[in-house]
Amino acid sequence: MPQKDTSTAILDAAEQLFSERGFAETSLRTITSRAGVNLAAVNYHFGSKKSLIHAVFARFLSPFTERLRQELADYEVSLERQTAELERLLGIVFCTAMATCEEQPERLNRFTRLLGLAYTQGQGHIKRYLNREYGEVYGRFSELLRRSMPELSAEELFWRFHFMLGAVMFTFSGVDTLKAMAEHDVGRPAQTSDVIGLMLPFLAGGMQVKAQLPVLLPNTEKSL
Amino acid sequence: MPQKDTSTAILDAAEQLFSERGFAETSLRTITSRAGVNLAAVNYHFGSKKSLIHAVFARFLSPFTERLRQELADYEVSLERQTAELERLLGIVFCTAMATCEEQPERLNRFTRLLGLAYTQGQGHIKRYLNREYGEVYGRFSELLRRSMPELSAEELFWRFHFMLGAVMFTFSGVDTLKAMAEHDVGRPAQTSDVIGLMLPFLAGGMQVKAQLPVLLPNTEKSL
DNA sequence: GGCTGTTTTAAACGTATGTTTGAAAGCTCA
DNA sequence: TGAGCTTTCAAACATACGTTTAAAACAGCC
Repeated sequence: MPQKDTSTAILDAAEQLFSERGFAETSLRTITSRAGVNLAAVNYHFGSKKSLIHAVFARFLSPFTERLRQELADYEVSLERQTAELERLLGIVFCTAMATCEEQPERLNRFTRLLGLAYTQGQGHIKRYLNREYGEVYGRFSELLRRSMPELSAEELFWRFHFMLGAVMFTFSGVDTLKAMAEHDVGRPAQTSDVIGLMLPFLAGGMQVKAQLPVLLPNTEKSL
Repeated sequence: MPQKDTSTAILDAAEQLFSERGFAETSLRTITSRAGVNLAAVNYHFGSKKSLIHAVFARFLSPFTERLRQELADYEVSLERQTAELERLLGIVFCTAMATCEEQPERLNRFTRLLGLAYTQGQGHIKRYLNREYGEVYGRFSELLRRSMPELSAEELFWRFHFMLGAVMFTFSGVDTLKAMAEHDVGRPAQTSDVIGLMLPFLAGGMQVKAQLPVLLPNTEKSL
């Protein structure tokens, strides 16, 4: 059980640096010097770099999943009164995430980026840790998602769910860069809640679209 | 100018290993031993690890963008006869990508994954290289995309475009894992073209959805 | 104040990385 | 064949990493 000050300083620095550069690209020396603590402090307080990574995830995910578990339970009982609705379900997840770090909104970006890195970057132990620790809530959510779209086949639902996941992860992974680009291109600065507001219709639209047979052109020569 | 055999052996090994583990996590020793060549061969033929990474991208992207440039030009003249259509435009990109590696379909997965890594993983030099080398085609495409959705505001288009990019990148980044999961969950094996067939309607649906004011719950306490 | 357990510190350790070197091997062409 | 160039190879280099160590500094408590 780590002491307060040094541990949180390390966690803060690690969270930010990992989200900026990735796990392998961030050295313990960079973390500890940013945190203003001794190099050995990481191994003393957390045991190893792996455990530090896990701790960074746990610091956000544990409060988040605890809240989410409750919100999903409330949502579930509300389903007895009203019909399931995709956008409400997605809204719950976003709102819970935002509420979990409401005093520090930029943590949401950092965090989704970390999750995206955990998925795309190698580091198999992170995926294993996340699944072991938070797999249950994840399962609860995807079951509710399935119920909110009963007309979709299991296959379609599976893939669309991951398309959605990708849009969310990728966007938040680069949301700072993207915000800057948006401000440059479009001229208007964007807030995270604005981005979510734009993303929700996109996701719901994609998830709920009627599955027409796509006209995927079989002749690759001109593809006109 | 690298020699044929050794260079391509290195490129093959590097492409596969980078896409599996990421750039920082893959050492030159792993690459060269997989390729069956001497460690020093990378520095001899490519100069440095950075340049090797660039070369890996170039080997796929140069033929791809060359084809795409042509396809987009054809599409552009066809616009004088018929109206712009989002799904056709997206289909062109996918088909061009598939056609570029038609003798080795799994390269498409590897490649989108590499692009995703380049975006999300640090390694700023990769982004700079890609932008410098292939920024022009990218600009051409996004201009055509804009024209295919004239009713969308610049802001909405910008963000939806990146939502779309995310869905594509993320899905193909983990497409092998996802295919396995899909086969396990759904029971039916999936081909890359199937996934694209499922993705196109999702993307088009999300891009074209009417932008209703989303009911983003302002009270975070219960979010019901 | 002095003892006990905890935390911090500077230094070192072992390992792995990207890169360089200089000699050996292979190749081309007269 | 042998000179001149390109390519391979084993070995070494310098650097960076995660981790360990043992002593120093600190904390709370009798």
